[in-house]
Amino acid sequence: MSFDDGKKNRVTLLDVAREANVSRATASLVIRKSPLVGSQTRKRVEDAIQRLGYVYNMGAARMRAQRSHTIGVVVPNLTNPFFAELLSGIESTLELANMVVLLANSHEMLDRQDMIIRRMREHGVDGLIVCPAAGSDVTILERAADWALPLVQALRYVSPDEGDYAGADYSGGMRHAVDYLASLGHERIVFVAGGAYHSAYQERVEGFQLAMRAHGFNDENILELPSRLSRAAEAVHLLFERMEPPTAAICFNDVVAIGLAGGLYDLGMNVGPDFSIIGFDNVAEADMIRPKLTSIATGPVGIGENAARLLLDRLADPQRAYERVVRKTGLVVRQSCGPVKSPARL
Amino acid sequence: MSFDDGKKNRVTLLDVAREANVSRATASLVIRKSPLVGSQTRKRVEDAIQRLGYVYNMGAARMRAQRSHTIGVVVPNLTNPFFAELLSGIESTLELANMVVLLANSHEMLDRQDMIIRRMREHGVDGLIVCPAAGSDVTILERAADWALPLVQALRYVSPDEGDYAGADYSGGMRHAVDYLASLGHERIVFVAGGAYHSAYQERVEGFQLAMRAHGFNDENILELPSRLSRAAEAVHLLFERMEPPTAAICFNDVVAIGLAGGLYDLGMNVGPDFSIIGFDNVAEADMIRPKLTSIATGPVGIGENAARLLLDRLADPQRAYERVVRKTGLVVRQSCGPVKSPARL
DNA sequence: AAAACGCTTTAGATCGATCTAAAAGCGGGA
DNA sequence: TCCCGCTTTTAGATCGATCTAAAGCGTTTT
Repeated sequence: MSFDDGKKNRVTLLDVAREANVSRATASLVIRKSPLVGSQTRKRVEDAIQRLGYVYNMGAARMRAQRSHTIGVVVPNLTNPFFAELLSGIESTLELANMVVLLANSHEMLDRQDMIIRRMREHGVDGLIVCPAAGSDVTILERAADWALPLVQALRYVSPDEGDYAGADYSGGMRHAVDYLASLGHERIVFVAGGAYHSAYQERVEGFQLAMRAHGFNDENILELPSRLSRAAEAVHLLFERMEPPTAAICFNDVVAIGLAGGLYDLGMNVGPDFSIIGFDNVAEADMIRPKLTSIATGPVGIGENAARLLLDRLADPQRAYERVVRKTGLVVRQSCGPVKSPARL
Repeated sequence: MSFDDGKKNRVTLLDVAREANVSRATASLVIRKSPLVGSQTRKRVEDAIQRLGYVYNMGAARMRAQRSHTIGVVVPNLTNPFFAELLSGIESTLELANMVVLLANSHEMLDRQDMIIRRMREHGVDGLIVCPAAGSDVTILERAADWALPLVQALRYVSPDEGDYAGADYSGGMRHAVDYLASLGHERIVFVAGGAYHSAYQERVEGFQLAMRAHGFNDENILELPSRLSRAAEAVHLLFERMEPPTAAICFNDVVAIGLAGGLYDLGMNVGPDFSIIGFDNVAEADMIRPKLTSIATGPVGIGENAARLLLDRLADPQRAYERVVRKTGLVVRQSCGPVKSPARL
C-alpha cells in the first residue's frame, strides 16, 4: 500500500508540490483549505497527497505560523473523578476545534505547577486551562500575561475579577442545600470540609454561612476532616462530640460525603433516616452508592466545556474583556436525606 | 522584571549567543547540557540566558532533531476512575523523563481512535500509549510500525504476542477470587460482565472459567449487565431467575460491582451476609462504599507506570524485542463477602 | 492599444533550533 | 620551529512548513 522506500525519507510538501506540478506555496494553500486556489489545481494537489501518503507536519507549521493547535491543561489531581470529568469536557470541546490537549498534574503543589507551566510554554501551547493549585496567587495570571499566553481558570480562581474563569455557582448550591434541609426540619447543620483552601472552598463556606444566617441558624458549625479518605471515616465521631450535635451535614464534595457516609455506617447509623447528608458535585458515584447520595450538581463536564470555549474565544480575540462563566447548580434529591428526628446522639 | 520591549520579539538562541559572545552552536550545546563546552563559557551562556529571560523553543528543536518529547496517550473513557488512575501513572512517569502527555479520548469508538492517532502523528509525537478501543485489531499495530511510531498497548492488547504491552494478570486475579469464594463455601458463582468485548474482558472470562473448572464448579454462569450503571442496578433480579441461583458474584470491574451491590441493596439484600461480591481493579471507591468492597487489585497506577517505562525503553532502543509486562494481582479482602448460607432466593 | 482589475500562482525569505564537518586554541614532544 | 593530538568552538546547511510581495493571465474598461 505504501511506497515506503527507506525509513528516513518523509514525504514533504515539496514532494507533493512536485508531484502535482505546482509550487510549494500552492500546495500549502490547498492543505489549509484556502479559497484562493482554483478547483482543478486543488484536485491535482489532493490527488498527489493521496498518492504519496503525505502527512502534515504540525511541528514545521507551528514554528512558522506561531500557532501550535495545542492547549495545556493543568489539574491538581487526576484520581478524583471530578477532575476526570472536567478533563473530559475540556478534551471533547477542544477536539471539535481541532485542538489537542497537553495534560499535566500539579499534585496540588505550587512548585510543580510553576514547572509545568514553564514546560508547557516551552512546548509552545497556544493557551492554558488551569485549575490553580491551592495557594496559587495572581502571579500566575501576571506571568501568563507577561508571556502573552492566554490562561483560563477553571473551578478555582486566584483573583475575583481578573482573568477568564469557568466555574459553578457554589454559593447558590449551598443555598439550595440549606433550604432543602431546612424544609425537612433540620436546623443544626454542619459543613464538612476536607482538603485544601482555595476559592472554591471559600465560596462554599461563605455560601453555607450566608444561607444558614438567612434561616437564622447557627452558621459556625464547620468540621474539617482529614483529606485521606480512609482516615476521614474514622474521624466522623468528632461530629457528635459537640454541645449540640448536628442532624445533617453538607459536604465539601461527594468524595467527602461518601467518606462521611461510610463513617456513619461504621458507627451503626442509617444515613437518611438517622442523619442527612448532602454531597457536592454530583459525580457518577453519587448514583451508584447506597443509599444514593443527594448532591448539588455542579456539572464538571459542562464547566470543562465552558473553560475550553472561553479559551477558544480568547484565542480568537485576545483583546476582549475578561469573562466569567458560572454554571447554575441544582439539587439532585436521592436517598441520603430524611426529615429531622430527635437529635442524633451517640 | 522583564525587559519586554515589544510583544513580537521573542528572545532566541541567537540573542543569547550574542549576549554571551559565543556562536549559536555553542549556546545550543550549553542548553542541551553537552559536556563538550568549557566551564567558563558555559557559565557565560547561562548568565546570558538568565539575563535575557530566554525560553527554549521546543517547536524549533523538534523540527530539526526529529524528537518532540511528546507522547500521545489514548484512552477509551476518561470518566471511569480506573482510566484516570492509569493516566495518572503514565503522566507521572513520563514527566520524570521530561516528556509531556498529549491526551485524547477515543470514547471506545474505532473511527475516532483512528482519527486521533492520525492527528497525534501530525503533531509529531515520539510514541503512543494506547488502550485500544473495543473492536480494535492488529492493524493499529501494523500502521504504527509502518510509520515507525512506537506504540505500547496498555490494559488491553490486540495481538497475544505482537507489540509491547503493559497489563495485569487478570486470569490469576480471577483464580484468587474463585479460590477465596470457594474457601467460604461458595460453589454457584456467577461472573457479571458489562461493557465492551476486548482482550481484558476475554482474559477475565477465561480465567474465571478455568478457575471454576479447577474446583469442579459449573463454569457457564455468566451474566451480562447493561453498561449504563443506572440500568445495571435494575437488571440485577435477572441473577435469581435461573435454575440454580448463585450465592456469589465476581464482577468484571469495580464499577459493575458497585452497581450490582446497589441493585442487591434495592432488593433488600445484605451484601456480604446474604450474597458475596468481589470486584475487580480495587479503585479508590472500593474502600469508600459500605459495605467495603472486596476486590482484586490490578494497580492501574502501576500499569500506567509500566506502560510509560516500556515506551521509554523502546524509544531508547527501537530494535529491542517486544516486551509484555504483566503486574501481579492480589485479593483485597474487605466486607462484601461472607460464608455461604442457604442459596439466596427471592 | 494601453491600462486596470480580479483571480491564481509562485519565488524566496523566514521561523529557531540542531547537525556536520571543519577550524581554532593549546600544550608537549621531536 | 613544526607537527601531532586533544579539547573547545564555530560557520553554514538544514528541518518543513508559512508568509510576503509580486508576477502571470484573462477579461473588461478607457
